[in-house]
Amino acid sequence: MGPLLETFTTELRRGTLTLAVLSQLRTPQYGYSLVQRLERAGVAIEQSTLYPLLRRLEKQELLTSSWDTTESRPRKYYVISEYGSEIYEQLKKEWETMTFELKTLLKGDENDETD
Amino acid sequence: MGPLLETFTTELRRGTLTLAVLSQLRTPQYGYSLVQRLERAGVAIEQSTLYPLLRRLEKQELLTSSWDTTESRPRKYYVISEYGSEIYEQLKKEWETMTFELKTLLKGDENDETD
DNA sequence: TCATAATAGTGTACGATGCATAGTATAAGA
DNA sequence: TCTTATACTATGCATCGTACACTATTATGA
Repeated sequence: MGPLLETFTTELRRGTLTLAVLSQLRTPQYGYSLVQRLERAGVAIEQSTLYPLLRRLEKQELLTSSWDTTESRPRKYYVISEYGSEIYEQLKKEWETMTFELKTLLKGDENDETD
Repeated sequence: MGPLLETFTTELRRGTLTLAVLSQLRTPQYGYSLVQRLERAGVAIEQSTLYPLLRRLEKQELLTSSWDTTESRPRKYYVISEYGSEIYEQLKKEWETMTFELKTLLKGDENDETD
């Protein structure tokens, strides 16, 4: 993939990562596990992207977190809040609308309509 | 729409605007007309977003432009280049892959799978 | 005629995010 | 013991979307 296409793709992914993360936090997850969970689902995310994202979402009160020190090593578990669920549902709708409109637009480029 | 949701939505739209614009430039269009054309298609875009985007895409050689001074007032027409078409097709594929994966992920959040 | 709106574009500055990079620290495996 | 995997924090950069300010012409209407 060329460097230009890579930049465009990065910009495309922007924002969708929030959606992806929120979708996985109905059950508590810690950062490192989320990376791999999403990876398995085909959504690659860097640690350097995910950790700040989680902290941001907590600050915005969409997530709550708690340290678990009983396991082999300390893990910070995140789970979606009630408020987070509301935002998530609305954002999900926005995304669905967007993809529908864009799909229509991209389909249109195959015909020769000059207005 | 709350200010938080608005921010998320803006970030979601990011990158897709490039795709939307490229899809419309098989025939020459000028900025102002593009805004309205996209608006009619359900994709709102600010002038302050579109004009810089067009200049950026031209600088990256995905578009070429030419001034038309014969009409009622000067208009800068943009059209997609060969290179731009290639990038567009690839980006379109990326987008389709992404939306498919995300759709799967978002569907999954309705079940209770704990890994 | 004069004010206003619509048209068409440029330029600057700011906020948000994704990522590269670097660093800390523990556990597990060869 | 050395390396790798795990788990997280912190800093800084590049990109993009938008607000805002600005210029300038054409069209409309009181």
